[in-house]
Amino acid sequence: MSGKQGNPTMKEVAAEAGVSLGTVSKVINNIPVGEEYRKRVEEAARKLGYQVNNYARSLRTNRTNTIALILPNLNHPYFGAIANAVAVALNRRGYSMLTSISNSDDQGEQRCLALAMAHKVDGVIAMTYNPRLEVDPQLNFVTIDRFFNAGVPCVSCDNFGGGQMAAEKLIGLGCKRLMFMRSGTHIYGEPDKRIAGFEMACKQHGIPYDTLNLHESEGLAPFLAYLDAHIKEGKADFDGLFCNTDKLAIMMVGAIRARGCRVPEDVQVIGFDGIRDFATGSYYCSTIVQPVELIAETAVSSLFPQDSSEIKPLIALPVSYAFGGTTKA
Amino acid sequence: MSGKQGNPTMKEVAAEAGVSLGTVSKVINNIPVGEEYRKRVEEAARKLGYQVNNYARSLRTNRTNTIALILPNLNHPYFGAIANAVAVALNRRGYSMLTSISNSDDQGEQRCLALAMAHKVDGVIAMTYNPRLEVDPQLNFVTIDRFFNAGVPCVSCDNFGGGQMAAEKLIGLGCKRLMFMRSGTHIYGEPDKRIAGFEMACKQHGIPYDTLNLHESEGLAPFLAYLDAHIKEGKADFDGLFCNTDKLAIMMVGAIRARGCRVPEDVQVIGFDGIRDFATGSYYCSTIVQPVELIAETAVSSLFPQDSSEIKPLIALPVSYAFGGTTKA
DNA sequence: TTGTAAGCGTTATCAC
DNA sequence: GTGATAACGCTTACAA
Repeated sequence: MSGKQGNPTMKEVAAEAGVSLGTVSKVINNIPVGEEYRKRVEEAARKLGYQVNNYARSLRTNRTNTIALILPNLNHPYFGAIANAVAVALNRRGYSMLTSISNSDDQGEQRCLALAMAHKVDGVIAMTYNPRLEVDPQLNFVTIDRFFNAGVPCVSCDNFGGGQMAAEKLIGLGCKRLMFMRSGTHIYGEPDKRIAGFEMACKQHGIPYDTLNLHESEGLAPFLAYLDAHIKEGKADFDGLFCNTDKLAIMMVGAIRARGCRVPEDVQVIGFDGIRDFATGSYYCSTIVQPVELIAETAVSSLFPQDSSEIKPLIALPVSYAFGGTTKA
Repeated sequence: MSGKQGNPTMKEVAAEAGVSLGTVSKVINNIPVGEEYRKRVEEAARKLGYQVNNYARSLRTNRTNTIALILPNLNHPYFGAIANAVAVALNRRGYSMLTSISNSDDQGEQRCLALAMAHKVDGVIAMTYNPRLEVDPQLNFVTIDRFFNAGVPCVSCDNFGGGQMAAEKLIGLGCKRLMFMRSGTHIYGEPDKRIAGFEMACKQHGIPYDTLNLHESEGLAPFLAYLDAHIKEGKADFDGLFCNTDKLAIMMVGAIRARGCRVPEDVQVIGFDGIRDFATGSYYCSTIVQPVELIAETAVSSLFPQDSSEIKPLIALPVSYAFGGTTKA
C-alpha cells in the first residue's frame, strides 16, 4: 500500500468534515449532496490528501477499472505500438492497464491469464499464440491477431485485403512474376490470410507466383537457399516479392542485394506491418501498414459492450500501402 | 470482475470442503494445517476453480503485489526495452506491473502518479521529466534516469563514465578534434552528465572540442547549421562526434554524409543508448550501450528494501561500448 | 437530503 | 489445530 501507513481513509475525511461516511462517499462519487456538505467534504479531502482506495471500492462494486494486456514482449516495435495505443485508449476511458509479458510461451500465456484473473480485471486484451489456451468463457476477453472461436472477439487488420493489396501493388508496378515468403510462429493464425489474399489477387490477374511458407524455427536458411536458386548472376527469375512481415522483408532486401540484384529496379519488395525507424520515422521498406491505433481502440471498445451495439467475432480493420523505397515510385 | 458472477469465494470452498473459512485461508497461504484438511480444501478449490481475490486480500494485508511503471511512451525502443525488462524482473518476484503512459507531459506524469496511488501499488518506478513532480514522501518511489533528491533512489547508467568512454574511444581511434551534440527534453537531468564526462576526458587528453547543447524544441536545424558551417567542400574541421542519443547520432551521420563527408573515414560518430535494429539486431551506430536489464533489475530491487541492505540515492550502472559501423574498426 | 449499517472476500485474532 | 469473528475501506440500500 505504497508503504504509507497514514493514508487517509473516508472515515477520517468524514470526521474532519464533520459529516457521515456515506456523505463523503457520495461526494467522491459525484452523487448529489447539499452544497454546504459538498464543500466541507471537498475541503477536508484536499486537506488530508485523500485518495480513494480502488481496492476497497472494487471489492464492493465488483469492478476494478483495470484491464490486462497480455503480449509476447515489448521489444518489437509492433508490440510496443500496440501496448502504447491500448494504454492510451484505456486511459481515455478511465481504465488502467496491467501488462503481462508471455514470452510467446504457452505456459507463460496461461500464467499471464491466471494473474489477470486473480487481479479480477474487468477484461483482457491478448496477443496469444497458444491455440489451446484455457480461457474462462465468462471472461471478458478480446484477442488481437488471433482468432479463437466465435465466442471470443478478435480484432485484426484486414490481412486478406493486405495480401491482395500487396499483390496488386506489385502487379500495378509492372511485376510479371511474384514470390511470397512467410516466417511465423505458428502455421495457422489470422495473419496467415495474407497469403490467401495474395494468391487470390495473383490468380485474378493471371500472374504466376511462388510461395515459401515456413515456421520461424527453420530460420532464414530456406529463404536464402531459395534466393540462391533463383538469382543467377544478378538476375532473378521473379521481380516482385511480398513478405509477411517487415522484418522478413528487410532481411530479404539485404540478401537480394547481396546477390547482385537491385531493389527496387530488378526486384520490388513489399513487407507487412508498417514499422518505422525510431530515429527518422521513415519506413524500413515499402509495406502494408497496420492501423495500430485503430486496432487498439477497437480492441478496447470491444471490451465495453455499451460502446458497440453488437459484438462481432472477427473485426478486420483496413490497411494501407506505404512507400518505403523498396518498390518503384 | 471479469464479468463472472459465479466466481467461487473462499466461503464456498469452505462449504464444499466442509471446513471453516479460516482453514481455507490457511491452506491457500501455506500455513500449516492438518494433512487431511489440506487435502480436502485443495480438492474443493480445484473442483470449484477457486482463485484468490487479490483485491480483497490487499484490503486486508495492505499489500497489492503490484507496482506501477510510469514512462513517456512505449514507442521508443529504449522505453520498450525498459518496460519489458521491468515486467520480467517484477514477475520473477511475483509482482504485477501497472503501466501508465505520461506522454512526457507534466500533467500526465502527475495523473499517472495519482492513478498509481489510487491503485495502492506497493511502489512506483518512473521515468519522469517534471522536476516539480509532487510525490508523496511516503511513497515507495524509484526513478530511472532522473535524480530528484537524496530521498528518492535514482537508477541510471553511468552517464558520466559513458561520456568519458565515448571521448576516449574517439581519441583512441585517432580523432584530433571532437564535437558533442545534445538534444533533449530538459536542460538538467541524469543523462546530462554525459557531456561532463566527455569534456573531462577531452581536457585530460588535451584534445580540443566543441559542444552544442540544445533543447529538443529547437529541432535539428541548429545542428545542421553547425554542420554547414564546419564542413566545407566535404572537409570537416572535426573528426569525432559524440551525440547524447543514438537517435541524434543516426540523424547526424546522415547529415554528415549528405554534406560529402565520409563516416567513419573522415568523421567518426558515437551515439548513446545502444538501440538495435528490430529486424537484424544490429546497432544503428557505434554507441555507448545502456545495461537495460540491469537497470530494470536494479530499479525493481530498490523497491524492496530486503533485497538491498542499503538504499543508495543514486546508482550508476556500468555502460559498454559497441561498434556499429560509424567508427573505425 | 443525511446518517446508519450491512456486506464485498480476505486475513488474523481469538477462544475452543 | 480448527472454527467463529472482527476488521480492512468502500458502496448502497434503507432508515431517520
